[in-house]
Amino acid sequence: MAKDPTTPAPVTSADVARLAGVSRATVSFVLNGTQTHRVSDTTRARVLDAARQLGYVPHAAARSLRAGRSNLVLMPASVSAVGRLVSNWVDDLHSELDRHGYIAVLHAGRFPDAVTAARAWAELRPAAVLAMDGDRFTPQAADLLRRAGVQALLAFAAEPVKGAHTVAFDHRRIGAAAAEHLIARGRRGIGVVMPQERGLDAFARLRLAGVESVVARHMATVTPVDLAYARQSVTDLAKRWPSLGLDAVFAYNDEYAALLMGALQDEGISVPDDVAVVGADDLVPSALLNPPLSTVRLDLPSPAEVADTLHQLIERGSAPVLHGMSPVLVHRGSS
Amino acid sequence: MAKDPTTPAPVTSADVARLAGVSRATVSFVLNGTQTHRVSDTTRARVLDAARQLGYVPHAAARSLRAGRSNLVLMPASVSAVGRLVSNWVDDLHSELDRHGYIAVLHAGRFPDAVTAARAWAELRPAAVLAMDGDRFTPQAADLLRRAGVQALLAFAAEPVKGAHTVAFDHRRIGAAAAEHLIARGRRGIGVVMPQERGLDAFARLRLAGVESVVARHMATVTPVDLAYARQSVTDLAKRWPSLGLDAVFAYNDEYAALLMGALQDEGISVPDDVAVVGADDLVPSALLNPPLSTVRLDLPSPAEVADTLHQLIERGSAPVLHGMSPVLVHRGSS
DNA sequence: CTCCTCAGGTTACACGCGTTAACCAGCATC
DNA sequence: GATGCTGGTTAACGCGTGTAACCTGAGGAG
Repeated sequence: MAKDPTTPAPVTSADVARLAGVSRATVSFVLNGTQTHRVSDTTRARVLDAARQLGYVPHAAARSLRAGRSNLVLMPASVSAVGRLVSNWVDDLHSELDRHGYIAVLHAGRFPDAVTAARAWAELRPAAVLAMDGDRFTPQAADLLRRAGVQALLAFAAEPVKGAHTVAFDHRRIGAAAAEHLIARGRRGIGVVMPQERGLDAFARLRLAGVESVVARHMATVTPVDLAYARQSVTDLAKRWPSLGLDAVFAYNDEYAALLMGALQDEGISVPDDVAVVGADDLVPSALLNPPLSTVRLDLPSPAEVADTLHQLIERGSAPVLHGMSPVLVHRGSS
Repeated sequence: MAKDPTTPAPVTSADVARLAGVSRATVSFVLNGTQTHRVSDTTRARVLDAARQLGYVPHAAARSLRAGRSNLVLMPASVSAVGRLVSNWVDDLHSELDRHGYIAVLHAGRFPDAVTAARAWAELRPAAVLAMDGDRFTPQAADLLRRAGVQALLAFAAEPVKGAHTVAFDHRRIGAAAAEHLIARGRRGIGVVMPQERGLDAFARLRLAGVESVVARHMATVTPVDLAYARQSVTDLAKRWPSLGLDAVFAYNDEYAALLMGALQDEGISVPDDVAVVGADDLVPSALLNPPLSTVRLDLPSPAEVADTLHQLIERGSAPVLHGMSPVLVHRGSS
């Protein structure tokens, strides 16, 4: 009946049962190692053999449908918004969650608003949703997810997020750390790079706010400058840089900082003499730039801790609060 | 009965039916806009209203269980192995697949071998699996996935992969392009950076092979040099660089190239006088380094094309072959 | 009045799995 | 010989959906 010869009927546990000459239940007992019912060694062997022979793999969806809970952990985040720093962290987190028996998955969909996003995530009925971008959980979005049976919502954010477990992580303190350093170094005209890439705007606004909160206490000015991560955009910015009258810039993160520093130098603008540059994330290549890049190092809570928290949140419904460490400025040649 | 007050019973279509005072089937007809069965405007309105009021979201797993096919597209790849170049591409691909009604998802699990990996992917019963790393599809792995009902296997690889649709993408040609350039520039002792990061080894070996195939036709030597993306590793390498006797290096990609170039310069080694450096991917900051980085630009097939191909593969079981364009060397100051 | 049509709606089943009550054979105990 | 127990197996149900098949009542044609 199959129209497509390349796609034979998928193998189910019933097929295994048939081949082994037992009932489907017995197959389930063997494959899941159920202790409450004992199975003779010979039939166990027959079942295992049949499963291997057919290449049987259980159907995760059917299983969680029956069990009433899934082992999926969803991380909404565009891949490019995940910087180098965080990408290793994310990989490690995936491994940790694996060890706990969860399947971590990253989804990069772009949605018009928080509720449609939440609806899309809810369709997958994950056990947990982990958002690095805390404000994706509006109250309605959180409510929607809860009603869809999502056990745990974990948000990285400065302020506690209603209806979600929050990991304290304040982007404003990053901007503040950079601003304090620049002011201490005698700079007064501080530019702040606002990246135009998708998914970064929320973070950028918070980091800018951090700079502003510090500058407000001193005789200094803040100038946001838009910058897209593209050659054209950065050379344009470098050309009109002298007209901005700035002697310092906090560049959002090390990647933007490296980009901007290169373009400024190509225009004959000296770093740090004409302008001090500070990045964030303390990426590996930053110390090797010329001049070495000053940066704000941030410490995320360890992947193991986060995985544990997520696990407890799913099982018990609550978990102790997690903190990242305070951002620390690493002073190098660029400032 | 619910022990956890924060987790009310998940909303199902039955709840919607109850509230609207109709049968579950009617709910399904309304929510899916089924044309074959008509339903009066008043009841339609009642159903939609009830659904909104309860915040109902369909259960994707149950739906695909019933339908016999899922709309999940799985991309196995560690986040950190996805370079900057590819990360934008991946994001765009996700958006394209969204437009086709698929849910694209990235999984960063690390597995001991291809078959266990395939088993883990198969549990999710995706409609398609897209591997940038072609050799993840061993014949047995491909067979396993097919038997689990995965409709489409798409692999980026140089040679056609058995049991999978292949997008021609030959990492060796990247290495070859770099080597040809370096040799044309008169270099004879060519180092090749082998990154130690997870998920990159397969690509690295192919790029190395590409270099070797070119060098074999000339009076030149190839020296693979291991390099982890870490400060310690790169400074160590830079210190012992003079002892290697190389006058050129192909650095796997622009990120490793930037890292290595910085470390070499810190050791007083001049680029390009003492050593020519070539990267790959033509990332945005590369042209702004000092000196500007020579690189191999690669053109991936457009995300839209790949999404179309995937769609046809799932629907029809076959699709026209896709080609990326040939890699092109961009000559700048570092070589 | 009877028969048919047709819009509007419902019932029942299947998808693949885990679980639980029930059944059965054999063997020891009273 | 009836009763209980133990190891081994099975039929049956439910998870949330989509849909084929069936039902009902009203209106029109004969």
